[in-house]
Amino acid sequence: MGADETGLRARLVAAGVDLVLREGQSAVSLREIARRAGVSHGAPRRYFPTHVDLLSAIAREGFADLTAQVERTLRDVDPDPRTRLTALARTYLDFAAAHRGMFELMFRHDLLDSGRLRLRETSLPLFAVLADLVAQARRPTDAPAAVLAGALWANLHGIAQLWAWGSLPLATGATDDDALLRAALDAHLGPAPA
Amino acid sequence: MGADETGLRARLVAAGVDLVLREGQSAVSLREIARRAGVSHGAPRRYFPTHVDLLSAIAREGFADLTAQVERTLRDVDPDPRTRLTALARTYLDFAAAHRGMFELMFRHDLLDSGRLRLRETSLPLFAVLADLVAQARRPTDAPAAVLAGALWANLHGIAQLWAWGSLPLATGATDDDALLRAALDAHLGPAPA
DNA sequence: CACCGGAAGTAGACAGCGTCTACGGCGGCT
DNA sequence: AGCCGCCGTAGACGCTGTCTACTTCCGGTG
Repeated sequence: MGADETGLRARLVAAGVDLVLREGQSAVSLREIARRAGVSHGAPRRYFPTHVDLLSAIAREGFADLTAQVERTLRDVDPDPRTRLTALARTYLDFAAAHRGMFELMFRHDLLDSGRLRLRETSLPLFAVLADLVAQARRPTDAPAAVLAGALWANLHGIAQLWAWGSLPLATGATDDDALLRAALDAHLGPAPA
Repeated sequence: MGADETGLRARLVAAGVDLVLREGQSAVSLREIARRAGVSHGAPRRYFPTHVDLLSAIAREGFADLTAQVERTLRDVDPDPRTRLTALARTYLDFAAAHRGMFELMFRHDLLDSGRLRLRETSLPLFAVLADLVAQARRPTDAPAAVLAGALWANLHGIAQLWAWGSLPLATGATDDDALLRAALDAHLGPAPA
């Protein structure tokens, strides 16, 4: 679990994560990361050939963090799939709001190399958790489980994105995202049980 | 309608639109736009104090184009609100796929100044069209119209985004976005009529 | 007609960026 | 002892956005 790994590679990623959380995606330059890690601007190149490689490693950390957070939440939630999906969705939105810069980076596919560094492999488990819960909560007349899960994920993601951008508050007049979240869950999974 | 406006301001925006459509968001630098417009790199500053101002003007064009495309589509569609919403949604997804670079730019709030240049005012009419149709299609037990419209928009937007990123095809195994679109519409508006 | 003033675009400078390359230093192996 | 290879340094290059000083030109006034 080398979280306190002392190698330069790990220090660079840690500095990048810290930076993106604090200052947002646009602050995460190679040179700034190197500065914060206390090395010269050329040093990162030894471990990350390009900027994209370093950003991908940082985003990977973000996906891992989000996944961990979801799993932690789910540990304390009772087994009813609908309840668990609600908790998962709430955690997703909270993550996006709390770590806005990281969330942005995670879905900036133009900045990331999703092929190398197994970035996709880090985000898929989360979807698998969601897909599994959706499969349990699915009603017979619903769309196939994979499609239903995809549509629900897209809805969550869209709410997170547009909410952060300020478009949804403006367009709907809402002051928090809870109504939207409930609407999305009700829509895809059927009305909430009492 | 000053599409062939000859003023430098308009030429810069036109060059930027062309560039973002052709090469994507990352290619839209001030200097490159100036080059394509045949002026020096300092010239844009006269009309757009910062890069953000120019990008915002370009994105504005994108919102206007999307809105126009939706309105054109809706002209030929029969008055049933559900049918019209389907057409609107299809147009939204097609636009995102066909003008990927522009679509990206339009929702890169970190690159845009949504306050000045009335950027928001350009995107709101589209939401109003959607909200109006949703209000007509809404069933009595559904969420309030504004919330329902917001949730549906978020779903559309999430599908467009995640599909373009390649996540949804990968996660769901789907090869086109039609199933997802239908799932989203069915979820929010009830099963499609025969 | 002469003049002047402001608007419009030019051109050069600056700091910052990502990338590339040549170089120093140090540890471990033979 | 000597050498090789890894790691990090340092400087250069071309690109970016921004700022500022300058020319050029056109319209209105004396």
